Amino acid sequence: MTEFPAPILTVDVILLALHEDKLCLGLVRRREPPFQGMLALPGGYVHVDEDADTTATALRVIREKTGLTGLLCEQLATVSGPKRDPRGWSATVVHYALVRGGLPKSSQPRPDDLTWVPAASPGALAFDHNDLVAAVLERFRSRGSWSSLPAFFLPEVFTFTALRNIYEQVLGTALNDSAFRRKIDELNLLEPVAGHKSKMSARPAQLFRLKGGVLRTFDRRI
Amino acid sequence: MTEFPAPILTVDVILLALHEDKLCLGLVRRREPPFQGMLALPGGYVHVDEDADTTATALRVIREKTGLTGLLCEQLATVSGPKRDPRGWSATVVHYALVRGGLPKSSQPRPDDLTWVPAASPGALAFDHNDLVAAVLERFRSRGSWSSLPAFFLPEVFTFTALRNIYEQVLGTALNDSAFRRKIDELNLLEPVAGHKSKMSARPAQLFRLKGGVLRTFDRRI
DNA sequence: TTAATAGTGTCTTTCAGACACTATTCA
DNA sequence: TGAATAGTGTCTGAAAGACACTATTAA
Repeated sequence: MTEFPAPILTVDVILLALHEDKLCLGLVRRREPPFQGMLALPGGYVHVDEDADTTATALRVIREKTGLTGLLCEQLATVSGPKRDPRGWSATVVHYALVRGGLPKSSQPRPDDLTWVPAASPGALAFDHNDLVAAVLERFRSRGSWSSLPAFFLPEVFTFTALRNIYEQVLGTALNDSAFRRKIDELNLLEPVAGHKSKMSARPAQLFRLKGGVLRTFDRRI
Repeated sequence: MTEFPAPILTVDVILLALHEDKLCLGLVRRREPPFQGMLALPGGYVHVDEDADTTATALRVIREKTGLTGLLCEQLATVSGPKRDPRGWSATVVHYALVRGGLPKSSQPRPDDLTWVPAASPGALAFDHNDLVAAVLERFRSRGSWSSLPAFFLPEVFTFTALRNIYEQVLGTALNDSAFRRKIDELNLLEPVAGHKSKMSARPAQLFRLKGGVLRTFDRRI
């Protein structure tokens, strides 16, 4: 078999969490060239002795940097080319990972490793990472219309209004409240949880959780 | 910088064409272990000195094996893991490529390299290639509802009925004729071409081409 | 009782599906 | 003119949006 020069393979992660009702992006500051000092997506090399696939690599990278576990993590795409990395032809498998229940209160193992910025306006990032973030937000808009993906930004138990809010965040549009309730109801997506949640001098709302707790794809649009 | 053992990176292509109104899959027979003698997706290594990215690799592989050019080619996903290839941890960037205008009449440069089988029932393939083919058909069903992708199986100029047929092939369902015309019309997707096409003792149909000739994504479902 | 948010009922509009109807060609 | 396919017009039903209405709590 002929041998070819091997391209470099890495994994990058677009880490997203809800913070004060805004989508935020977890970034690391680069300590070395190229793009030294700039913010970039967290990423790393595949460890061939421990990673079952590139998604496992992505989850390991996030766990090592933040201690966060239990994230919804999926592959976005693979970007590649001769110019992305000065060391040579490289390919990066890009994943996105959703933190459930908002940002932890600075009690995670190594909070200094990570900077959180608004996902909609992250500033200038290293490499082509701005394009990747834009691509994932676009993907979310399409995925959000047809799946329970946005619910994975919420804690395990949430109110109907919180669910509508996160769908609106992800889709970038306002949703009709009664139509949204109708559709979620028909999709049989939620189950009620005993107990109520009160917030700011108003009628407490019913709490729900995702039925089965898993990501589901719909036939009908939200 | 620490060095890690490098995973193997390859590119596989799911090559699809219309043949006698059926979706067909272009496969190669493996000459070496593993899976020697079985049919597999055409694929190869990245040539770091000539490929601009993995999609360029996919198109080069197809061009070398079949002489086909001008295909619509997009990335599907990257599959990876320690067990896929006996030589070690490997990652494969899977693309799909659509041949326009049906299968050429055995006049391509090296037809013997390729075997065409029905995409819906390709038989047992090497590696996890059956899963990949199933994934791409599933992707087409979703992509077909929201884009002009199915039209890229047709020649540059086609009739309305041919367009509906290929959408039905890709989506796997019958479509309402007048609703389909209504939607395509509203999407402003086609432009008429002067001239008519006759077929089997019946009224000739208007010929159309894709406006702009490019893949377009819709907001509304077909 | 008022403010504030949760949740429901229903009218209207929009749009997809069904299907009958007309149009154009060839034999 | 009859067979065959191309293409149109329009009725109907389902589902989305708008929005007024009721419900339940805290102050």
